[in-house]
Amino acid sequence: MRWSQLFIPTLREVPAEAEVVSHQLLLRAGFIRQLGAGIYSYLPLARRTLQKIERIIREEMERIGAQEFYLPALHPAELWQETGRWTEMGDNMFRLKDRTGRELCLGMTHEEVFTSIARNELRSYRDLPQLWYQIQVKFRDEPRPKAGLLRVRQFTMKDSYSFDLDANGLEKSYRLHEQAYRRIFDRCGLEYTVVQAESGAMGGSESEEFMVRTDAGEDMVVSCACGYAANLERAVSCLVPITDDPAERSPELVHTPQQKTIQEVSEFLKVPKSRQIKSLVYVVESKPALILMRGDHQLNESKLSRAMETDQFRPATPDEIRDLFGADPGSLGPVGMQGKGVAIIADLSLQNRRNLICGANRDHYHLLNVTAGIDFTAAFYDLRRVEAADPCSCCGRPLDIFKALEVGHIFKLGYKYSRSMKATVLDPEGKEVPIIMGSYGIGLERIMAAAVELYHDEAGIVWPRSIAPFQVLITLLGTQENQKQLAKRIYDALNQMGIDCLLDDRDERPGVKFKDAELIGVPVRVTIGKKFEQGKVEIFCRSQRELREVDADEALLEIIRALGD
RNA sequence: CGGGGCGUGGCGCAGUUUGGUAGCGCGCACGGUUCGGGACCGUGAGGUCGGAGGUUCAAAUCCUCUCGCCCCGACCA
Repeated sequence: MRWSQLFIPTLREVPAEAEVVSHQLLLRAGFIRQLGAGIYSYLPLARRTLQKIERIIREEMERIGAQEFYLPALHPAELWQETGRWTEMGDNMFRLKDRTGRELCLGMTHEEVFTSIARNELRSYRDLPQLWYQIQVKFRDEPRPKAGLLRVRQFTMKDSYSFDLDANGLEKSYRLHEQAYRRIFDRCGLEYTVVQAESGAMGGSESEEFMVRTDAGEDMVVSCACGYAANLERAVSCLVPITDDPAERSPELVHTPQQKTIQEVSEFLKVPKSRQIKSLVYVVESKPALILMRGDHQLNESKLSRAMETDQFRPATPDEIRDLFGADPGSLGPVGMQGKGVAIIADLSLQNRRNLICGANRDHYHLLNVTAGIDFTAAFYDLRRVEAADPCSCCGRPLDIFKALEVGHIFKLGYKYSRSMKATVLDPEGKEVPIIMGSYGIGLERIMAAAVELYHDEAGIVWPRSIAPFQVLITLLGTQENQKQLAKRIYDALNQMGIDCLLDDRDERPGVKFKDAELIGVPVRVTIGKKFEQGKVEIFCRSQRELREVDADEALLEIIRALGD
């Protein structure tokens, strides 16, 4: 393509609203424009990059035998009511009514629609397995869209769904997807980590996320050199053992005036935080619960959710706490709370601990010598948030925690949708059994944005070759006829070889062409200019920022070689 | 939803405290000189200052309401 005929509105300055690098560069390089909060238009360069991503995805999905569909984005409410997600999705779902008042929504994901096809058409175990996918627009009314393309309200997703007879089949479909995803992200040039994840509102058991490490991301990933990696929401770690005073003592009231926080009590009583009990009060499905953590630990609410088997909970208000405990936060504890209608649950780190310190449920007082299992009882769960440098539960080495962006997610759904929507087949014995399902998603624009986050410099974007909008840019500086002819020859030859090539034939000064070239990030640039008089052209590799002078006759060969580097 | 910030030509901003009828840089158009790292000179176009209402002789500026966008938090398949 000729630059003079392409719409590439580059910007010299960074638009004020762009904070993260990928947003700034994609705007400046003329890939995207914003239409509203979390709503973006994709201009020709972005289309080219996204189409390359799509193509890679299609090839890899076909490779595992998946079949492409194209389903509606507009869904009748009844479908979502069947699975309960019409309510469950809450305000995150865009809802609308048609002219007759019928309720509809814009699809956030397509389990319901794909399952509705499956239940109507799949009759026999002989029809299984099926791997179905599509590349579709999704709508989510995010409470807070942000960071350019990283969190938006309309985006493109490759979503696929597997339908199997049994758990073994699901395992197979799931692993096929894992492999396909690895190949997709490898081919897109991304560095990523596969982490154990929560399945959240998708339902289901096993789930892994494909994460790209970047500070622009919103997730926290815990990882270890041994290969262990998990989303912070479900990460586990070991604890350095603590030896308590073994003596058998009874709780002892101690005056702790104005000492409320763990820190204050620790200093006041000269006792380490790890020997205190942190008491948190939550309201879980409208019933009060006392949650006990070690003094120096943080509660992980995802783990609480799993332990309580509900996501309906919130911290109690100060008034509620006073009514229940007769004291304010800062002086709370489990002793004497048995049988008062307050559920007591505790983190595993408190199990078998002796002679600890907790609030006395009386303002300005704490209790010494509180022993788990004797002075209070509790249901124990893993509720602790992993901290950086905790020992890895697999190998004991210190864990690393970093921010990351989720670009893909695979789930074993199990029977959640097939049961609620009655998608069944007859098994070999002629018995009707529900289909077991998996679902798998990749965010296309996120791949594009993640690549920019990962690969850029002060001058602009440095695209991985596989998803660059063009692979080669011919920067024509000279105005002489023979230079133009050379440019044209190279351009035609590359096109004939199927190499995407952009010819900068604009009537612009060299400086402008060079700056724009680096901004849009094309991997290989050929400059035809003043060196041409000595029969030379220049080849510039964007990633290494390396300039090579080569004979004009060899230009084509050298370009191909540069692409291979 | 809570907290904070910002809306002034296409982009980046000043002007708002102290009301007096809108300015700078970039970009854009035309002419000329330039032409290897975002050129220079000259001329010019382009803004009901997010919107509505109010105060005032007079509002970008003060007051009320409202809309939009960004950031932090809450939330997040």
